[in-house]
Amino acid sequence: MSLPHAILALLDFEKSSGYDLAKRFNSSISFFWSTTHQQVYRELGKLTEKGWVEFESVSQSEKPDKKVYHITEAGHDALLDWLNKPAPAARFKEPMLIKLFAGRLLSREALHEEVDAHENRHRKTLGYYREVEQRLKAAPGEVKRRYLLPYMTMRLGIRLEEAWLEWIQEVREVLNEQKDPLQKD
Amino acid sequence: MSLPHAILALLDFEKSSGYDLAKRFNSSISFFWSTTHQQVYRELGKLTEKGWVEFESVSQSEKPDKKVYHITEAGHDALLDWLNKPAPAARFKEPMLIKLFAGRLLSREALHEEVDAHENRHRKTLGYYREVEQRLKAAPGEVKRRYLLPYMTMRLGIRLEEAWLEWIQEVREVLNEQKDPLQKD
DNA sequence: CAAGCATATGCAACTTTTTGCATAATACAT
DNA sequence: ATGTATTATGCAAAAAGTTGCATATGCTTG
Repeated sequence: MSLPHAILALLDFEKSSGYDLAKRFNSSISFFWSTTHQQVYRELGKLTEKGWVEFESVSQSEKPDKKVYHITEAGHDALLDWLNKPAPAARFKEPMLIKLFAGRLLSREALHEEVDAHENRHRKTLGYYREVEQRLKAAPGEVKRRYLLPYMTMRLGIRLEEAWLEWIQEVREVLNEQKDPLQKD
Repeated sequence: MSLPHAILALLDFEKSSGYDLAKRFNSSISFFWSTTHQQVYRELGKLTEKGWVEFESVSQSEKPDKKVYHITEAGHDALLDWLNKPAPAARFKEPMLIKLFAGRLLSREALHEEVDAHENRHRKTLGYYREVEQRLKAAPGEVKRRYLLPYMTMRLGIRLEEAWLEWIQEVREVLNEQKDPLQKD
């Protein structure tokens, strides 16, 4: 189970509210951990009970009040314990590929639609990552040093998105019968 | 929920036993859908109740008996319905990247160990995909035509694994301070 | 002949994730 | 005024996934 540790890792980096955590999980971090705000709030409750995080209520004049969570020493220790064990293997689930796998049951148009929708999704994500990357590159050296490893995780996100987009081109060529990768040429 | 449809998609392609399905889900297909044999058996029970699949018991002389499942017409229709809706977005979870994200809390040795373990994992997977690819390329034209789209899903697997391995090299250079990708050069 | 491995199936308990709903403050547009 | 969007929090039920256990056949290896 990694969600609580993902939260601890984010909080260890920078304290934040449940709402902000949920946003962080659905921005540059989303490709390696995605979740919902409901889950974040529930998990923050459990972590508070365990004494791994604490919060202070902060009233804001222009927005509803919020609870800003920070990691405790016990939480930091728990995170270290977890970090010192080998990471469990990821399990992938990609519904779109089920569709392509069974794609011979669909019309070429339907397949193209699905491929197009996916291309948009991945282009958008890649564009966002590249924006974040540019912002980081323009940041002061201190920030860059601090964010080097988090940045490296996003580098993987960028590479994977690029691989997806290249693959989508290949699929399109195959669907258009311009290419048959299983034949000699 | 996509597991039942993943099973239907596999069965629509080729009838098989629960055991074989579980194996298929953990071989070349694993990168787009992974699951456990327990889940497969449970799901096959549900699909049988719904009348989407049926099975015949087959006794084997050298192995325990097995139930060979095949998709029914109703199952085929249900699969088509599902295929005609846009595929839900995948949600990624990669525990290893949490470790790297919080990597400044770990020793360089610990990080290298984790990276090495991951490299082995991905190299092995890539090697396996390439083997399957070679076998497919050597198959009769009929088989190649039939397996073109399933093969394309594996092509993504190959591309993603390659992207991982390239990224791992980059991480290694960063850990060794041979490279700082956020600096101008 | 015992131990381990591959084949083959499955239940039960538990944990995790998702989905639907609910509330409330403020801002901004129609 | 009314609707919509953003910020901010959360409960509850249902669905999905994981883990531990259990059983049985038959083959191979020591």
